[in-house]
Amino acid sequence: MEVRDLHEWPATAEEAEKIQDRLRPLLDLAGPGPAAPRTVAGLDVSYADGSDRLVAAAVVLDAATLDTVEESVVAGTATFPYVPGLFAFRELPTLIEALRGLTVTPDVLVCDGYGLAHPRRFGLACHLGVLTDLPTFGVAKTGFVGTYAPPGEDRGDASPLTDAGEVVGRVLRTRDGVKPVFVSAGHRIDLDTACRLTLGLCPGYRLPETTRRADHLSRQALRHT
DNA sequence: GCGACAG
DNA sequence: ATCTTGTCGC
Repeated sequence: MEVRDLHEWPATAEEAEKIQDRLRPLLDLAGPGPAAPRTVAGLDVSYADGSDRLVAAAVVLDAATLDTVEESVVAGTATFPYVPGLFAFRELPTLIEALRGLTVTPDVLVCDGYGLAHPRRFGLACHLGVLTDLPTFGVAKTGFVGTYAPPGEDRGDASPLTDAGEVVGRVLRTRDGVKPVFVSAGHRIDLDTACRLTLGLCPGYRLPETTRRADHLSRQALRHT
């Protein structure tokens, strides 16, 4: 599939922040986004111990059956350090190549991390949304920005994630009695649709099948490399 | 000033 | 992210 080149890769945190500020206006937050997408892609990256080696994976699933439609894996190098708030610059280069390796264009992209729930409202899911112009959202495993009240214990229970007075995401329980996930919109989708899709992708585990399969694929490829 | 801090 | 064994529970 196609992924645009909208900027050079930054060498410093200052440059990276400027890029985020420059791209943020390109976000489409109108929604509602695809209520019943045919395909959904999951993205994830695995890292090697001591080296800078990493592997990015993109897995496309049939949204209705959750069958795997296509997989793409690419080995790369970490060229940017992990900095909270600039996390996208570490994984994006290789993730983009993995997406370009797909012959099909997914209807939605599910990212491992945050979208709008970000200090400058431009997390990984937003960044990927602008570069692909596809609907995107993020599902994170741990907290980052914002405060929230613990959601109810049942699958589907949720509570708003608030930061600086605005709702930037939702803390969603995907399994009864299991630690909730953090869902936030990225591009061309609203929070309700993102949460609805997330639940559909979580029939048996806390994390979406998209994320789980991309994780397994990238991890396995890292060994074989 | 002191933590906290997506992966 | 990654380093790591057993163990409690459905």
